[in-house]
Amino acid sequence: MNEVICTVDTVLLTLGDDGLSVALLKREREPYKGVAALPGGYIHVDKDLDGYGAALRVLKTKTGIDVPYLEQLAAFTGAARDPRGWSVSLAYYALVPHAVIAAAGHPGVKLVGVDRLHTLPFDHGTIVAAAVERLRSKSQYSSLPCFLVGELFTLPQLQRVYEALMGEALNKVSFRRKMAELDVLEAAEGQMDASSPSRPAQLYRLRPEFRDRLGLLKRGL
Amino acid sequence: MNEVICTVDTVLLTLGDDGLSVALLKREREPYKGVAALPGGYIHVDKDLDGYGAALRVLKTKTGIDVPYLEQLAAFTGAARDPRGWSVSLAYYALVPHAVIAAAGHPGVKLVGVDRLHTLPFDHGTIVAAAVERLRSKSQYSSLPCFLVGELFTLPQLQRVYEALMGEALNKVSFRRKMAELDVLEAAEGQMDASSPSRPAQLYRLRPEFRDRLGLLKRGL
DNA sequence: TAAATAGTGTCTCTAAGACAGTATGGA
DNA sequence: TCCATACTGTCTTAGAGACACTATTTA
Repeated sequence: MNEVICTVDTVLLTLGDDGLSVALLKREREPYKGVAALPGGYIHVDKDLDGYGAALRVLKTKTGIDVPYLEQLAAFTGAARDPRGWSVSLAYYALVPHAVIAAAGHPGVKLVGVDRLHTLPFDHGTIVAAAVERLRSKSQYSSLPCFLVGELFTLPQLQRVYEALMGEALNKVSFRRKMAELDVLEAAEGQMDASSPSRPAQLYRLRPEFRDRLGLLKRGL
Repeated sequence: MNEVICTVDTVLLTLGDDGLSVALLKREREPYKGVAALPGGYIHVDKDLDGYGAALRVLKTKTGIDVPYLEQLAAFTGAARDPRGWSVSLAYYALVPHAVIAAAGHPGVKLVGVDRLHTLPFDHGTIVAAAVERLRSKSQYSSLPCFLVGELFTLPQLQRVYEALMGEALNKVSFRRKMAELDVLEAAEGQMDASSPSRPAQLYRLRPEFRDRLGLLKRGL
């Protein structure tokens, strides 16, 4: 009566050379062995406290990364999505700076621009599309994109991240007003970005109470 | 390795005398036999096409209602939420006019105001809270609350529904401007609400292309 | 001092709310 | 004719974008 296959799939997003990109791994087992797909795996009822913990474990095991932001996306369910039978995929999406993926240096991880994706196995294409839509939607009114940059960043850098996500140029004055009123950033006193051949920009960081809050809040939910 | 209990729980919301209310049923089986809880049940892999279909079936079977709006809320998961073991609850929420529940006349269904809820079994309290938050959040920028009124309604009636959901008075001119620009309503030509002792109000209905669209769109997702 | 980009002051324009007026039914 | 409520025209006010100006570094 209850022969349901229960798995976790993760959409690890970052901002690379091809714009917003997703991490794919070649599948080690059937079905679709050898095909690039989302990092995923079975729930381990003995090890995982809940779906959130399972997603953290899958990401850590398969990509070597402790993600700073992880949120449940949705459950993808049904008889048709997996040839093995009626299945539930608990889908989570994570945001991470590009440098963190490079630093982890996991061999099999391949980054593909979300606009360059070809067909993926199962309904992974649908899952990625839903994650991208969610991220873009939340980016309009939140500080989510901060998790795509490193710990220290300038406002012009952050604005370019928002613009890459939204796919349109943003007004500089409005962007800075919005950031000021969100009130989630703090200036790194005395630290400037001197890497440019022009006026250095003030460096900022996420205020500590927001650095993990967003991800942790979702655990209960 | 994969002993996961997989169920569906539904949050059926309506606008009753106590404001926004949720439908509860006394549980017929252990655990928590006889305790009021959300309508739910196991996935039937032989009958249900997917989680959405399972939620529709549960609502039809246990409350007698074909809901006009149903959307996935989230998956609630973990080792601790159900005494039977590691479980996944696919949670869906539905909106329905009060009259439809009365017409269905299912004996066991009890409506409780969401602000009057006492503790519920499992994590059903958390699930209801998440559904209410989602509905309130979506009500700010969408026509979702239209599914809480009957087929024909006046703008003043609809405004009172929005106000009951948001818990605050709304500006009449702004409300009507917003509805006009959402462009999801159509006037029922020549039909007025004559039940008041003052000037009758124009009756409106959801435009046909929106009557089911919202619910259906979510099937793929 | 010129070039380049960071950062800010201010004007304009759009959209939301306030208010008051007109419209239309019943008593 | 009066009352109650539906509906609408318009003024005011708050927020978003445009623009231009100042600031600070390297070459």
